[in-house]
Amino acid sequence: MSNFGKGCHLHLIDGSAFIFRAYHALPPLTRKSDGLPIGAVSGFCNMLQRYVDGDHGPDAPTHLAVIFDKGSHTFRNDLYDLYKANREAMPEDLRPQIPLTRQATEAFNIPCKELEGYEADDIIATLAHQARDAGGRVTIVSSDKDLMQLVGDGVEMFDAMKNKRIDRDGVFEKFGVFPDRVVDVQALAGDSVDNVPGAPGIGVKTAALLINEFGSLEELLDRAEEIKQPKRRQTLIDMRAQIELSKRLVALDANTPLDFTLDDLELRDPDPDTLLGFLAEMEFRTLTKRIADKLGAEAPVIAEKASPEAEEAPQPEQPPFDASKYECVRDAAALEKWIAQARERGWVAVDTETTGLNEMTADLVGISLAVEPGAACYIPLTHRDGDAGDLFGSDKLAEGQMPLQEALDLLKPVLEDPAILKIGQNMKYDAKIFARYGVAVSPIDDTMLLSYAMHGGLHGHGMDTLSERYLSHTPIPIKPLLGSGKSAITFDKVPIDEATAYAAEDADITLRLWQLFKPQLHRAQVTTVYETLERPLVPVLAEMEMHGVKVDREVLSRMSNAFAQKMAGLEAEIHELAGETFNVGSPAQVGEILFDKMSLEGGKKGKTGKYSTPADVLEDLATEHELPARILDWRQLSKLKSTYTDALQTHINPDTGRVHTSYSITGANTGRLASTDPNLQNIPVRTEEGRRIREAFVAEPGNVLLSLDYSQIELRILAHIADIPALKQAFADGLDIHAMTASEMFDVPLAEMTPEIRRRAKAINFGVIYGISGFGLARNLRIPRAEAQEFIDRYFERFPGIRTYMDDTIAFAKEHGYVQTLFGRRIHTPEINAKGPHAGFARRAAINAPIQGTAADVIRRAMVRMPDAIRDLPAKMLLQVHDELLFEVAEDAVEDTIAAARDIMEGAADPAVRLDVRLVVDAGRGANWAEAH
DNA sequence: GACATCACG
DNA sequence: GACGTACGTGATGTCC
Repeated sequence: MSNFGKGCHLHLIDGSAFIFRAYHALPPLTRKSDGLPIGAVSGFCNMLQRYVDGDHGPDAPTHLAVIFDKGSHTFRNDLYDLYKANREAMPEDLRPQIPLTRQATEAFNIPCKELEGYEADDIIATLAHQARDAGGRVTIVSSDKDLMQLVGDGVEMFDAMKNKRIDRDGVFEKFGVFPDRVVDVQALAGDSVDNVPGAPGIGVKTAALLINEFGSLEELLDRAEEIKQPKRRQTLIDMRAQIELSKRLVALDANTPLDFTLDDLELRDPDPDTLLGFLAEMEFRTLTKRIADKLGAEAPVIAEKASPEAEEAPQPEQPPFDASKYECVRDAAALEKWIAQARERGWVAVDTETTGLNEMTADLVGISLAVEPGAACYIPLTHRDGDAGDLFGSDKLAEGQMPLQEALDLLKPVLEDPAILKIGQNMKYDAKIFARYGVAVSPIDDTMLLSYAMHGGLHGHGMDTLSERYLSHTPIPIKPLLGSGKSAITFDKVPIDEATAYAAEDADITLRLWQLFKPQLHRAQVTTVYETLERPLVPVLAEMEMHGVKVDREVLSRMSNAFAQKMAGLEAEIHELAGETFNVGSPAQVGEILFDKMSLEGGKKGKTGKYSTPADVLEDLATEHELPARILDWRQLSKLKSTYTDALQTHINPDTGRVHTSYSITGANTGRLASTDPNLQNIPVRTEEGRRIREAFVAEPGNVLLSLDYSQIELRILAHIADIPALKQAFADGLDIHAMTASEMFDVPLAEMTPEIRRRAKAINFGVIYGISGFGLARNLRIPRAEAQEFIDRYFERFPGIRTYMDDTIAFAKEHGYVQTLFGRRIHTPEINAKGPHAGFARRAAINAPIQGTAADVIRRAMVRMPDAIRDLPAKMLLQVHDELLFEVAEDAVEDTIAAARDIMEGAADPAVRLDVRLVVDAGRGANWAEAH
């Protein structure tokens, strides 16, 4: 027998709406004692408290509940697998706060309701119907338009943001129809936020017009032939199924199976101890006091200082590593159990095993998963029987493996599920492998990137390093499994039991590292860096790398031959001049010829006791002697041939005809990317002969290469960071910055500037960025040290902000052990307090890192935003070379692409950082990279 | 595998 | 007063 009836007023709070509003309305607060993010929880509690204690007049609640979503998979996903598929992953600092909002609700003694497989909206619909049918009234606290279909007959909504009630007329204002036809309008108009398709080209306005004309969606679809506009008529006829599906998606289910009744939701007072205990635990000082006053209870004491125990976040007991506990998954039933575990938790560590290190050519051999420390498995897929001596048997799949496709079909929904976080170590690798098998892994977390964000500059971020350092565990080495040299085998030949121990352990380690690192991200104050500069770069780089750049083998091959001929001629000449034959490629032999045999000056021996013969030494000798000049010529050609025209050809992928570099996100301490296999960030450009190698980098027919590069980005950033008015003004006026510096330093009017004076100023400008020293500048400019020092002194005199910046930066590094970029990236400087020459290196690196690092952050931000900006253009981003982005674009879209990409690049710092100096991007285009640059 | 050298920003 | 010194990378060839 229910007590709920006439005179009762049920208030239903949409919990998710409260959480998101609280999250976005407040800065990212953290709990003082341990850095736990609690901003959203704080806002949520405040909103809840204000709502409960607020004056609702005649609409005061007699019954109250907060309704939450549960799980990501609902019956709507079964209807339409793309439902809510484009929803962005939950911000990482919000995720841990979700369970806390449930706890908060319970602490307030408010019923907290959720139901697996249903959205909060369905529960709200069910309760609203029940309450209305019982003769009571209902207030739904939300402004979500999806709930508007419920309004009417005593059911109203309340927009807590605008403090406004929404009734039937309010719904009509929004939709142009009354609540009973809202789903019809939504079915037609669709919803981009939830990915409800609707009818293309029809929005809310048109939809309302049609529904009002025909009376209902069903009527409209049945009589679609009568519509006058031909395009609209055709859409409705063609898209009927999609529209009907959309209606099923937007219609709320008012018959959810609830295990409680309206009576359970009766308003009740909170228990002071429970509520105050929770608030104190969250360390909400103001709110705790306010509520304690209201309840007439004493506010519990909240420690002011972070407790030392809390600083050293106690790690829960970890099971030891035990390879025998890892499961080898050999059939679908076993795999499904692991998948269920991943779904239950909302996360899973993933690692792939393949036949090689090149993601473009390596084949998938197996997959390992981990869900908890110690709970890991390996799924062998394409291991081969490696029976020695049996040439035919070696290609046969080993027994006891599930079919590759079956495993992928089972895993794909998990790997692509926006509600399940996929954790990996260097996920770009695994994501690229999976991409080749049609699986788009998302969302991801990456322990390598977590470490980079938190420990950049302290140590490497490979799994072995991290495992040893943070888990005190040495991973099973791969070497004994694969062997080395000629007898090395690929992973598919490794026996499955050995592979299981190795592979599952990798996933286990990754999961443990993630559980250790993830909560520390906030305490290290690098969450934003990780979330905006590291993690989102993974899919962007993966796409660039997979797309590759077209390289014309013919061009390289011709150049190789030409170089070989020239080198042969030079070599003969060199031997002639030396009076003997020797290996020109051996610096040791060159040194002996020059400094012993010919007794030339300037022979310095390195630590190996051999002469050093770098280019600058040979250049000095070359003014007087023929031999060193020819050796330099030979070396240049040798470099170009071996590193570029020869090696580059071997990197052309036979399937794509393109070269696919790999970018290392964590390779450089400053935040720069590094390019390997091959390195496409050091293709020659400074000499004419070298630059011609860029002619081999070409666009597909009908396309051009487009290069956009930041002009003087590091000097602009220096002007901003060190706050140099003269430099800022020069950039604002669009002056030649080196000429301006020269004019300022040497008192030469711009009109009388000579190339030599400008060259010196340029060297000083760069020297400043590198942590200038008199010695270094002297060597660079080939001038006496005293003179170089004079220049530097004058520079500091004219631009005193530079000195201050350098001193402040070093002081900061000494105090904190790191320096940071304008975007908050931290670069640790462990050697800064060292004694001896180490300290000098560390000081200069510390001065350089914020400048180089900020520039690196800027282009990272541009790259992360670029795919969206050029989405609708026939353009692809191919390469990044520190301050340059290279695109391949259809000829007729060049101007549009320049406009869009330049916009992103020049505005890349905004809105996180307001630079005093604007960023300028130059553009070039051509049939090849030489022309475009 | 260390070292020297040199390609780039 | 001496010590050493421009910042950040990766690939190649020699030599042990």
